[in-house]
Amino acid sequence: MGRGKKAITIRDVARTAGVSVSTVSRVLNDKDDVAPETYEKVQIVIRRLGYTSSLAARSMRSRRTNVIGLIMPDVEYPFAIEVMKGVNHAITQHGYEFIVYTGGEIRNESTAERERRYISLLNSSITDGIILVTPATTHFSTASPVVVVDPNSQGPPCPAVIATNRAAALNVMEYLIGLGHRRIGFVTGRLGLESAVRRLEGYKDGLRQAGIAQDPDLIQIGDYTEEVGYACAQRLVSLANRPTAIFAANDQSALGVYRAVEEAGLEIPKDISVVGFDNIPEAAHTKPGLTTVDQFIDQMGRVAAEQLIALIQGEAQESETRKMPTQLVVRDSCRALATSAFEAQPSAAPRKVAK
Amino acid sequence: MGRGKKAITIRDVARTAGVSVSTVSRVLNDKDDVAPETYEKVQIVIRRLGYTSSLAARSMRSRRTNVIGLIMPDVEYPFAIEVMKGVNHAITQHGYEFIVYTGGEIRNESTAERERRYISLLNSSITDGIILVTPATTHFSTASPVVVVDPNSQGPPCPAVIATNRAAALNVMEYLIGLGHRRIGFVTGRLGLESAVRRLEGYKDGLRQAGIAQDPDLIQIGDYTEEVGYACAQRLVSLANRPTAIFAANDQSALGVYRAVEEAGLEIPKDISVVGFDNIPEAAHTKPGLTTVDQFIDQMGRVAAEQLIALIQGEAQESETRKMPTQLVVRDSCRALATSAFEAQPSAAPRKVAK
DNA sequence: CTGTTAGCGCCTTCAC
DNA sequence: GTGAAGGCGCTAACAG
Repeated sequence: MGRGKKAITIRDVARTAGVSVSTVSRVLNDKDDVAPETYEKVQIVIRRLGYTSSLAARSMRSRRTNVIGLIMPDVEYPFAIEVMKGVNHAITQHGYEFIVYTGGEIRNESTAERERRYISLLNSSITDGIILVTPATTHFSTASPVVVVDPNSQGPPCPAVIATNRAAALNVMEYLIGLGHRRIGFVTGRLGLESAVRRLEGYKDGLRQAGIAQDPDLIQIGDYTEEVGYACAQRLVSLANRPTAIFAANDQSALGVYRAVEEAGLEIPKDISVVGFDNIPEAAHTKPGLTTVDQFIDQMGRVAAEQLIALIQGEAQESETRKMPTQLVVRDSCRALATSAFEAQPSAAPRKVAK
Repeated sequence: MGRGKKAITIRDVARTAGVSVSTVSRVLNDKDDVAPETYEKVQIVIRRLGYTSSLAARSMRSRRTNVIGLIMPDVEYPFAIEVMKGVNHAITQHGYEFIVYTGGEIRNESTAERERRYISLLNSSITDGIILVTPATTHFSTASPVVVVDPNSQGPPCPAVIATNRAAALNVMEYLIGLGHRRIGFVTGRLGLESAVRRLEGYKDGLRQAGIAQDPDLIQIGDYTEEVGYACAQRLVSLANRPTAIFAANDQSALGVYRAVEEAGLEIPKDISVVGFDNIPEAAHTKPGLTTVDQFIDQMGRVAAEQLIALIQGEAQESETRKMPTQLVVRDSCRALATSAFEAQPSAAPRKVAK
């Protein structure tokens, strides 16, 4: 109910309470010098009228809104959704509100431009600071703090949260090589992102460490989407000398790999082992369960939010980058090759996770 | 880069371009009467300075922001995420922007209150209208249009989008009964919501239609969460006269049912058949695949967004409720009971869906 | 065509 | 302790 009423303003409250606008403002902001009885009276009117001060007007006057903005590349992107969950939890605990801004498809040509638009739209307007997830833009200008989750590789030097991608990818390679695999395909991520670059480095590190020559055919350029992961895997699978394992730079790509492998009439893990990266919720529900790297995405969101809040409150150093730990989650998508099934296990013993 | 600069205002642009503030404003809003060369000149300065008008100030003056708000109960709620995706698509196609607002946990005691706060916070401030998903509040006051997705059963008479829940639930019952099940457990949804009430009605309709007596033990009060669905299923499973099938009011509850059944050492569908409702993405990935009702959630979001936009533009009637179609999606979580495996199939022939 | 003048709703001096 | 006045960044009348 209650449609059609025009919004009530601070003036309505003042008039009804029989005081001046500034007195109401003082009550709203819990200023000290208001007579207790006046305070009460105004509070009652506020409640009765259901008044809420306008975010627009408020943020225009005082540089504090207690709202932080989250800019996501795409709602279809599970990684971003997980970050959002983490941010949400942290934010509510700190008494902040939280606004999500998201554009259309991730591969839209103007993504970078839209991001910049959003940044200046939210910033210096409505939010006290911004969290940017997997940005496409490499430069932006803003007056309030920004924290980036999974930054661009040539990104601006602003605080960032990122996983220990290279080490984690190396760990995956050690695991696969320990299982006896030597022809290992790799589906890269969006190479503009630092995470994608680092994971590729980890892949190469793994080969080098094991003395395996790189084969360019085995590296397919993906972009973290299921669709392109699917196309990459199709190419890998139809190779004359087919790989025995495929390492996908993220779980969505791995889902694409699953689809391609299935369509090729092959079976996971019997014919091809698959490893992903991210440990998104779906990874636990695939058949077979996807072995992947947990990078605790929601924790990344939480850390980003906390760092942003510290920045807003002037308690934090500038361009600090937080490295987040990772963990190999072994499910059922990999198998040991017969020839070397009993070789040494990887050094960082992975935990077998049930669910 | 570019931190620390204070936000540039329309005045900076005006000064730099050597024109008045209002001229810049005219350029910004594409007013007709601006000299082409002036327009160019101003545009160049705008771009060079990287200026974006302040949402706060803009929305304070002109009652149009081209931003619509989405209020979700909880980011952990897959239904809401799906709605968000649909809204997002519709919104960007219509040239609107889109802001998500979400509070903490759904069962927090003050959810209704927070919703109301958000409504008046967003409304008459920053957005031209609001989409409210599965509201906890039953009354609110706002000056701008609101569309509700999956409304409260005692909700205010505002435009709503809701599935044909009762008929869909009846259809599920016909399906299960057609498979020979007669003891069918039901895990309800959040009974404050109309959808939950209607699905329960459909369940009872199905029993009545088949001449099966209601057994109160078989109806467990859930709330659309996995956790409570789990608890409900535990009770159903440990019943002396255990049901042969469980119909969960949504997929999340069904996931809880899966867990409880598994923990009880039983197997789906051999020992117990399970049906869900919603067809969230996870439903396709469970083992075994969950038979459920697709209610095309993203379409609901799309429809809600389009109706809201029509409302904002004054082209729509007031309290219209849109009924959305549903479809039974048969996967692998139900089996026919031996005694009546060859009975008649349900009237509305369900489509067997592969993925 | 463009500049000037009012405010939008609110907060912050500065008087009283 | 409280009210009046000014201005945040912007748009919408009016003048010219």
